[in-house]
Amino acid sequence: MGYKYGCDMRGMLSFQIMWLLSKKSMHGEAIAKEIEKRRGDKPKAGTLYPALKELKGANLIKGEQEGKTIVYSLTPSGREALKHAVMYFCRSFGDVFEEAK
Amino acid sequence: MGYKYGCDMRGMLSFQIMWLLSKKSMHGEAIAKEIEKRRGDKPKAGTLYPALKELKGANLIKGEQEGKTIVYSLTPSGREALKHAVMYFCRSFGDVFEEAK
DNA sequence: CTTTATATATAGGATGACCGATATCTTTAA
DNA sequence: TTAAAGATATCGGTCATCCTATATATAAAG
Repeated sequence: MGYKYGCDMRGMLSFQIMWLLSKKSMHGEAIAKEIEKRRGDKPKAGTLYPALKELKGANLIKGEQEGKTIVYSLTPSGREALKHAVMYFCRSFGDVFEEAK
Repeated sequence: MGYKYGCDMRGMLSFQIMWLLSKKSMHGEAIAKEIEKRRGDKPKAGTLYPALKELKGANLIKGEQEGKTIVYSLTPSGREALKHAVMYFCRSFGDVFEEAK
């Protein structure tokens, strides 16, 4: 996905999934499309679904069958974890954005 | 390093190293301390030096012995790669910061 | 002189993040 | 009826990122 930038740009997938779900509950394909909008590349099924499975196993998100799709949303403990993760992320990389503006 | 946030927060180490070196040439320990300032945890030698080695192998950074330490700096091609990486990073995660302010 | 701190480095191990390939099921279009 | 598209899912593989442990060399402190 992110190898065209010289240095490796992988990472933060589960963080980004949780961040997107904090804005709006979505099914898997919709999450993939939101990531594509931002990164330019759509995560493949073999990347996305294992990540969703792991977040579900950690009780950070839950999935509910609605019609033919499964709608994912944050659990209360996922919402709490995300708060701390956002703080960590901003503390770690905030100055990159400050300067890029 | 970043497992206390529910979801995994690893990644972007070589990107962050390059970003820091774009501000100022530094030796290894100084880079580690700058990362610690931001992330809260200092990358261990076993994390940092292999990353420096790889960036050097990819000709994105160079290291020059100065006295007792090795001072790292971006190569021209590293500076060019970083430009694109910063754009990718901002496009991918910009809205996280927008909202966090 | 010996301990402690600084700096660089490798080895071995774990895991998330990526891929392509493959599979199933349903819906929609031709 | 059949093909194409949408959605979910697993398997097998690669690699960067993280760790601890170990090692060497120099410099500063006791």
